[in-house]
Amino acid sequence: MTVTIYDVAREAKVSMATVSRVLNGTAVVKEDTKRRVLDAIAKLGYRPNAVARGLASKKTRTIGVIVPDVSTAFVAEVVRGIEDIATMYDYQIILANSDAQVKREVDLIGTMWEKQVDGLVYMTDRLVKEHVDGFEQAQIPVVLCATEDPERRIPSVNIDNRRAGRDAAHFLLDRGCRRIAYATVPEGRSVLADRRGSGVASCVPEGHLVRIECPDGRYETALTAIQKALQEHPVDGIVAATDELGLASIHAVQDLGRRVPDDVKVIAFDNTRLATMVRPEMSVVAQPMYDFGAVSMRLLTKLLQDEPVDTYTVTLTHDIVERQST
Amino acid sequence: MTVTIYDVAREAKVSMATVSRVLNGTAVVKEDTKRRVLDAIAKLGYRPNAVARGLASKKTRTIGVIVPDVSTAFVAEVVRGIEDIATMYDYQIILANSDAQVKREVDLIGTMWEKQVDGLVYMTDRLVKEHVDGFEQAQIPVVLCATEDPERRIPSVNIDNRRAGRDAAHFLLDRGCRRIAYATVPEGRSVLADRRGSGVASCVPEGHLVRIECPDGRYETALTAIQKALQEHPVDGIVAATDELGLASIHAVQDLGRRVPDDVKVIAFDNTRLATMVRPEMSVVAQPMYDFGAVSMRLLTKLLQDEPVDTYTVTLTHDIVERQST
DNA sequence: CTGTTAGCGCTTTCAT
DNA sequence: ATGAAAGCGCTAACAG
Repeated sequence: MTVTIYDVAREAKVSMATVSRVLNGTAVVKEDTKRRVLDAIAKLGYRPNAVARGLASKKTRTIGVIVPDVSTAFVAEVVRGIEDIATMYDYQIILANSDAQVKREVDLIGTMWEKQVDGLVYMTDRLVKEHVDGFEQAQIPVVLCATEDPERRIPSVNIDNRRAGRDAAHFLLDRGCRRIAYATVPEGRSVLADRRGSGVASCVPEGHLVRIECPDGRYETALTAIQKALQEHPVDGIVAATDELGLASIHAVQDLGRRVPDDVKVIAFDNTRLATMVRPEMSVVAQPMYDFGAVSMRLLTKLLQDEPVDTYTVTLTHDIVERQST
Repeated sequence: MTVTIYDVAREAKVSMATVSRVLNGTAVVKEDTKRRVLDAIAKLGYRPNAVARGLASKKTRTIGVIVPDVSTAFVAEVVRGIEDIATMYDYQIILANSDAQVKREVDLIGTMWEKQVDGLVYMTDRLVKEHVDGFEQAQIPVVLCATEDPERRIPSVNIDNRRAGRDAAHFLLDRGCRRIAYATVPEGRSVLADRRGSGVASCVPEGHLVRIECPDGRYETALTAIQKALQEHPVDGIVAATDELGLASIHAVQDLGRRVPDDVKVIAFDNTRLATMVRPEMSVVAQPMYDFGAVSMRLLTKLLQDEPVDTYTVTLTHDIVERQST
């Protein structure tokens, strides 16, 4: 029924050990016998059973990928980056969504442990002790992706979010904006969004900054939250924590009868495809989403095969792309 | 080092078989011994090794998910649906991107086979013989997701695309449009897009339909393709095969100095978040993206546990959401 | 209700 | 350069 390594061995008139050797290139095999083995494999349509291999070798060539939600443009792009590099190094990925719920995340770490993944690429809004404990207990190499570890114990790939926040604010300030709003999710929800906020705050004069909290970061709810805030606190520049909030900002401004970028300039974070598909096209602090994934995965492969690593905390560069909203 | 079922057995003073029983609920165990086993498990921090389990039981509780590209809004949403239901039934998913390249797809089927996945949720633009051969050779239960099998040999979940195309065209016709364009990808690239096109064509009078082929389905390239086509063939209604093409259509119309929906009405397929985040908000033939994934996965679980299935070819309903672009 | 014993299909010494 | 044999950690008969 299922073809095993024994069947191949018999067909090629060698021992299974030899078949294993040609399969893994784990030792030199005489050219002639190698041919026979390869022929037998082809003839029988043999496929090595990765599960058996994983049990015997204690390596599954599988990486766990835990993210808040793949259906999000940002995350989806990151996952693509992860998967591409994983493929390149002959790893497969097990993908799981956590909705950024600690309970679920801890469960998932346990599941990945049971699945014997070789490593983990981990993405969350807020790294807490439970996560770190989970990683340690499971003894799995982890790379945090677009996720900061305040104590820098765990390898991670990020941009400099505080600096990016400053850059965004300066960008607006340089173009004459005086009163700036930062549209974001509620404090404490996302470490990164908060850090960007601190960057923005650090260069806007006291009293000239208004923080607009959008309940869940979604366009629809953000739209009304921003409109309301704008009526109470008129501003001439908005930094938005995500593209979706940026778009909500633009529309909120327009709905109030004011113009973008003439009356109010808007710059958003991320640079998902959304930013270029709307009118006015949105100026952004572009994040290297694909690279977050790709670099994280690459770092993980290094960790897994003990390659030398120069930084365990890599910082990718962000850059500002000016378009029509500023 | 690693805690095994033997360690638990010793700690609880029972045999490993008993531990296995309480773990899997595969036989009745005396309440008292069960307690001891559970205590031992907790004390040792034992986690069953899913790989060993998979080898012994020939079931991995892992599902392979092959998609063209997760970074796409449509696919990302589908994958979310798949993963949610998989979680619900205690399956994990191995995700892989094929970029709709047959060669890569066939490779992936092989990889999934080696990984011993229990089943496959498969998404592609165009199902060909190589795929079907791959499924058969690997002997893996497959559900096609938002992917049609012309010969209906393989279980699948779809909407009625031809009908949806008709509905879209009628929607425009009913609102007074006379000359209709169908903005889509090149013929043969996507079976679904073609089928929708045939639906549109079936209700627009001969000579009143213009087909606009957008080289790769991306907004940027589509924008110029549509502008060009519109200059040569003025229309008063456009059906777009995806949200992205719909948005390109709207902008192309506007760039030509005409107005949406007054001069030209636009209705697009899909209803990703994009549709509601732009101005004018886009009218759409809404596709149940999440459900494509969820229902596919649910169907697969039925196949895997031999539950009765009433249809192997399930057709989900689409519906038209009228917004500002028509 | 519980224990014993074969495997599952492979990797990996250890010999030869 | 190749073979023999011992596991990897678990499930699943089969006994009792």
